[in-house]
Amino acid sequence: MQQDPLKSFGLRLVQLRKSKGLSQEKLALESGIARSYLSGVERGQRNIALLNIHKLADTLGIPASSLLELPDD
Amino acid sequence: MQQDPLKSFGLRLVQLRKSKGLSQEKLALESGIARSYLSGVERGQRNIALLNIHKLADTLGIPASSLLELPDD
DNA sequence: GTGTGACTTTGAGTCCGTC
DNA sequence: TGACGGACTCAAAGTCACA
Repeated sequence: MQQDPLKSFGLRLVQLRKSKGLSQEKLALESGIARSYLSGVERGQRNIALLNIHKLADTLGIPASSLLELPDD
Repeated sequence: MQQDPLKSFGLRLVQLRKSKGLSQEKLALESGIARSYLSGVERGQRNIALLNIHKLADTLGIPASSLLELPDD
C-alpha cells in the first residue's frame, strides 16, 4: 500500500543526502534551491516539481528516477 | 542528446501511454488530470509536480520512478 | 483525438527571521 | 544543523474555446 508520495520522497532524499555527507544547507546551495524550502520537501510538506527534482538528482550525482524509488525503512 | 528533462519526461510518457493503448483523453480522465494540461506535459511545456507524476504512474500501473527513466528514441 | 493560447486560482519556491 | 513561521512572487494546476 503506497502511502504519501511526498513523505516517501522526502525520506528518500534525506537518506541519499546523508549518504553523500551533505548538510541541507550545502545541498540547497549547490542545487540552487532555497534552504527552508528544501527542509519542507524533506519533511514531506511540499509538492516539488520535476525541474527541481532533477536539480537535486544532479547535485547528488544520481539519475532522477532513482530519487523516486522507495526509501529503505 | 536529450537534455531537457521536461521534453524527456513527455516523450517517455507518450511511449508508456501508447504502450497501454490509451488516448490522452482516457489517461487524463482516469488519472483526474485535465486533458489539455496532459497535452502540455507530453510536449514538454509544463513542469509537472510530484503528486501529478504519481497520479499518472498509478493510472499506467507502473512505479513513479520508471516514469522518470529516459525514453527510448 | 490532439495542439494551443488565454485565462484564473492555488500553491511552488524565495527570503527574511526565530527557536 | 535543522524545524518552522510570515510575507512575499511567480509558476504549477486547472479550465475553456477553438484550430
